[in-house]
Amino acid sequence: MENTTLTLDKNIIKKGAWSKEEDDKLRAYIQRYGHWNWTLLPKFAGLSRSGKSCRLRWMNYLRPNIKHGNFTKEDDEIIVRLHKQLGNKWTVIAAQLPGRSDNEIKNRWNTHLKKRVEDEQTQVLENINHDETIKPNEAPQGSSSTYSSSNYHIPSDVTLQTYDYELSGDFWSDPFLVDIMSPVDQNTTPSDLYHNFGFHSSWDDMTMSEDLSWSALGSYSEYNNY
DNA sequence: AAGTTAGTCAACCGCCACACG
DNA sequence: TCGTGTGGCGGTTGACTAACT
Repeated sequence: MENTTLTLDKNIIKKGAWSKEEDDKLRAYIQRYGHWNWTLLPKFAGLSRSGKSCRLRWMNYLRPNIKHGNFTKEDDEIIVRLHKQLGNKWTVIAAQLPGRSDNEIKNRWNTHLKKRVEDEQTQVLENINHDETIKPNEAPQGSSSTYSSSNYHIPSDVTLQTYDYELSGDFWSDPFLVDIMSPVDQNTTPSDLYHNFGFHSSWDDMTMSEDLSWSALGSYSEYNNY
C-alpha cells in the first residue's frame, strides 16, 4: 500500500525569501480554510515550506491589517516603556501595538531603540557624575582653571535610586536612565503586567470554524487521493 | 567606479510549554 | 507518568542595501 502519511520530505523544504507566488498560495489557503494545522498546511496549500515558516510568514507579513515600517514616535514610546517594564516580552509588547508583529518590534528595538536608550543612559550617567562633583555651594571660587581632573570622582553613596523621578510623559524629552534602572513598582511582575494589560491574542478571532475544519479535511482527502 | 563598512530586517533555529494518547 | 506532536517565543543569522572611502 502506498504511504500516504504527511511526513514532510526535508529534502524539498524550501528556505529563504518568499516569492509572490508562495505568498499568494499561503494567503489564499488561509483565507479559505484558516490555519487549522501549521504542520500540515503547507502540503495542502501546495507549498514546499515548513509549517513554522508558513506560520511566521503569515503572522509577520500576510495577515490582514499588518503594518510595516513607519514607526511613529508614539509607537517607539510604547515599545520603550513596555520593554522597560517587561523586558524582551515581544509578543506582549506587540499586543499593545495593533498591526505590529513581535518580530518587527524586536527588530525595531534591536536596531533603533536599544542604542538610543543606551546612549541616553550613558549621557545621564555622565550628567550625574558631573552634578555630584560640581555643586554650586561647593564650587571653588575663581576661574575654572582651578579645576583639575582629580576633582572628578564618583561619590560612593550615589545610587541610581537617588535620582528616581516620574516621567513627564514625553518620551522624546525625558531621559531614560533612572526610569530604566528603577521600575516604578518593584513588586510588579511581568505576569502582573501581562494580565493588567488585558492581553489577548488577535488570533482568537482567526480560530477556524468547525465548517472550515471540515473543508480543510476535505482538502486532506483530495490530497491523499492525489 | 569599485571596494568596504554599517545598518536593516526577513527568516531560521533551538528551546519550551502544553495537549493528547 | 511518559512520549510525541504542535504552536509559540526569543535569540541569532545572513542577505541585502545604503553610506562612506
